[in-house]
Amino acid sequence: MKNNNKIPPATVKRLPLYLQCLELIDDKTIGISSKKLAELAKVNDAQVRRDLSYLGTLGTRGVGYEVSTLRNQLQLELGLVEGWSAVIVGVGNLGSALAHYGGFQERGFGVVGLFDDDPRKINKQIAGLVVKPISEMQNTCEKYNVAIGIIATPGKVAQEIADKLIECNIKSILNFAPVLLKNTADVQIRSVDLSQELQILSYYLDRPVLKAVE
Amino acid sequence: MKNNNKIPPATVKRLPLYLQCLELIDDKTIGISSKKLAELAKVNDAQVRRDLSYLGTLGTRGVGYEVSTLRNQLQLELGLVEGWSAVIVGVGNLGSALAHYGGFQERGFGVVGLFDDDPRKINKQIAGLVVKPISEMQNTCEKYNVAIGIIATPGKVAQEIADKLIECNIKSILNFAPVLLKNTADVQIRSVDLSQELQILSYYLDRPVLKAVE
DNA sequence: GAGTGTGAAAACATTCACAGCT
DNA sequence: AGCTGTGAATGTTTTCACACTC
Repeated sequence: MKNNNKIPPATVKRLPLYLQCLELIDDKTIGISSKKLAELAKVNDAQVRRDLSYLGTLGTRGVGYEVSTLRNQLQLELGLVEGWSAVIVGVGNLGSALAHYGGFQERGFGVVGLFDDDPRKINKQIAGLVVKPISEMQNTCEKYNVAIGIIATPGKVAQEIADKLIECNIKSILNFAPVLLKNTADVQIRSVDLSQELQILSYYLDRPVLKAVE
Repeated sequence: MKNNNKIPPATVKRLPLYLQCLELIDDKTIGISSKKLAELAKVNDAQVRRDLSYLGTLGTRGVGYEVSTLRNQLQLELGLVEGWSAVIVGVGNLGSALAHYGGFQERGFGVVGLFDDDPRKINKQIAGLVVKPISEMQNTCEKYNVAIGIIATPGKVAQEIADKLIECNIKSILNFAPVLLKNTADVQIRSVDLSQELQILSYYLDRPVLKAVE
């Protein structure tokens, strides 16, 4: 065992995956082996054991892992137990999709505010929340001690929104706008660019072999 | 020079990023150095040079890279010149967001079909396309020789849709449903799970100084 | 002088293979 | 016998540092 609390980034990326796999498992299943979990997550079984070993000594030799322990430990390590609050800025189609996305609430993220500056959207109700103007964001963030800001605006205003979120004392930003945000020292920024994902896929599409430039 | 046409995955993931950076650049700027590009993309400058060197010898020593050459070469390498066709399955909020997303058409991906089995959505017009029942997918895919299928359905039906897409002879799938799709040998699958992204962020919430993943 | 292209080193990540526990 | 936890081996990615070109 090693628990010196420093989990490699590559492992952190897989922890939510393991958690997802465990959630699929029949509730009466009590134990699981690294081999079985690896199969569900589509990774190598040594990988699973190594990854889990960073969380402490969770398994029992000769037996396997207890599903509930594993689940708890993963949630704990990922900070899903604290129950972070989030706000979504921009309630176009993507923002609405995110607001409706049940997965968030289930996994410990409470969406406590939706913001947009389009007058046609303000006061609309979406997924049980009322859309408010961005000027009210600061208020909400203070009131609920919001840790996460989700940006689903057009690219043009994304940086401006990011700056405002940082002023609101937010700790992390999940950005869906197709721009690179300036990153400040103490705010974690993660970007998901839908069109970049497609471009990566595109590379792997077979196509007539490119001529080598000798 | 080396052009043996085998680009490491880590590099492929950064190519769309470089392309995005170049698109931001003033049209009259004719040359760019690895240092400048690295700054825009927020990576190390040696990384930029190494990555670009996989595409061939594109720069000029002592001078830098020509923006237009670089852009062309990146587009070529990523297969964005061929103009792949895509279909979107599931036109809830997320599917609509994707259909409206201008970035796709701009970058060589033509969305040629929207499909859904909800009778309330069929025949609706979204982003200039009419939503059709999934039974018509095969037709459209054949007609336009569609290479990419985008899944934006609820998780429950995602696997079923994936199977149908594969039957339609599609070559790649971009999956937004929060499930792990069975992967077949000859179809590339890329998944984006919105709630997993949040969970990764969450891990870094506690610990202010850790480096972001990816 | 400025800036690329690339060997070589360093850092990081995955996988093998097996000792050791149940 | 079965399965974990982990050294050691292997593979991949990043970074350094410098010869080389303009």
